[in-house]
Amino acid sequence: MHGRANLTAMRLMDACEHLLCEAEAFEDLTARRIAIEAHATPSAISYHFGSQEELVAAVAERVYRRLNAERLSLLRKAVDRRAPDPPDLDEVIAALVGPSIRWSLDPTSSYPVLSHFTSMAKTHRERAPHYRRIIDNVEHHRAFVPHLKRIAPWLDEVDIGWRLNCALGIRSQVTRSRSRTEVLTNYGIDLDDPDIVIARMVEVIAPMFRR
Amino acid sequence: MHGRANLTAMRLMDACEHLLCEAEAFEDLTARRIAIEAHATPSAISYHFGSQEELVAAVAERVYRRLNAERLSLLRKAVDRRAPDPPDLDEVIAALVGPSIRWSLDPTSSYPVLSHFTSMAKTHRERAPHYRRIIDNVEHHRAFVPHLKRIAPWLDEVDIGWRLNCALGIRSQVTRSRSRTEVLTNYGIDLDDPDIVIARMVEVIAPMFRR
DNA sequence: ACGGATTTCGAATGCCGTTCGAAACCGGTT
DNA sequence: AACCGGTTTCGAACGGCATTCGAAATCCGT
Repeated sequence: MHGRANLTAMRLMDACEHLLCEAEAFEDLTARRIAIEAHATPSAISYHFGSQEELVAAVAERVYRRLNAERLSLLRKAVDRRAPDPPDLDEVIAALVGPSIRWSLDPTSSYPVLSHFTSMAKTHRERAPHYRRIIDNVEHHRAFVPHLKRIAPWLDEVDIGWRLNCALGIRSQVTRSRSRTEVLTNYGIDLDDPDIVIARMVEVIAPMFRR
Repeated sequence: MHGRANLTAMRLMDACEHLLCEAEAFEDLTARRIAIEAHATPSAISYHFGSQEELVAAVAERVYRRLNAERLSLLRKAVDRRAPDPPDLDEVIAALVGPSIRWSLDPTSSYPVLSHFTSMAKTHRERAPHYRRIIDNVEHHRAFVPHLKRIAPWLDEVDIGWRLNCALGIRSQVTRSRSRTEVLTNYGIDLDDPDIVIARMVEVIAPMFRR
């Protein structure tokens, strides 16, 4: 029944994830290549997932879940460390942007899946609101709001959401437009060291939440 | 001799720009459609530009030039208004991000060309460094550095470049991930009013350049 | 061992961008 | 006016792509 708990469906997802990480261009990902790597045929993709796009979406959602779990785990750690006092602002920001930064610098991570996917969502037809569901899923970001509100009680929730959104924009710029970042900073920052990059981001984001 | 000053070459660029603005998905742009709208044939694209990708790149470069001219014009205005004193920080930031914001909200502008192009550059093969040349062209951003340095002399050029880069990331997030911004801010900001959005961005970016 | 549902397969379809040789067109020279 | 080399346009291919679909094959409860 077109199940995706199937064995070959799993193999297709694994193959797709692997190819998306290896391939440096999205066009390198073809149904035939996925099928070969999964020891299946292209039609298996249509059968199990409906289309290649939906397969990619399923893979991206899986990777997203892992990343978000890491984010929320770091947030929880930051909160617990200071409870019942408000958590440390720098630590909360690091929990928000840290995993993305680390993943994007770790060649063994599946981060390329996410950057390929977000650009694919724009490339492909809007008839797939399936995509927006994944991309616009901000529940895990919402989890940061109450804690930031404790840190900066003079900001209302709109202010905090806005600053959260800006922080995510900075994150995207650094992870996705690396060469631009390099040139603008005159190669003066070691963008390969996640700790340095995260510290730089905290340095810029933290003031948004101070008076 | 494969000239792009040709009449039909111009018509191809215009058709491509128009289609890129209308089409909400990048895949809606096909060589055949461009050709029809330009009263030409698909092979004319290959003949005049080498490939469809290069045609899109040429169009994007043209649009970029217009946007950057507007940015630099606003910067000059901000500088002249206060000369010989340093320009107003808020005005400089508005010059940096304002045109993008206004264009992205103006349905008659060609801003969609740019968002389609940047995502296409990631989608397509890296064998086209032609793309990076356009995207990573940050000279016009560099023009902001000396003026920001006068405003915040305690920052070195790396600091300023980094903050500039962060500001651009915030800009991209707002123009390109609108629905995400909406949800995170609980629909509490009127994202259709460029003045409000720009003011919000200034509110967040300006503190980066204060002590 | 059977039989209905599920899964796999392979050929066929229609679109895509690009190539290529032939036709058309152009402006300057006889 | 006829010619001609260089430039541009065209239309018919080509290979590759995702997807569809009917027929095989496989699976599993009986």
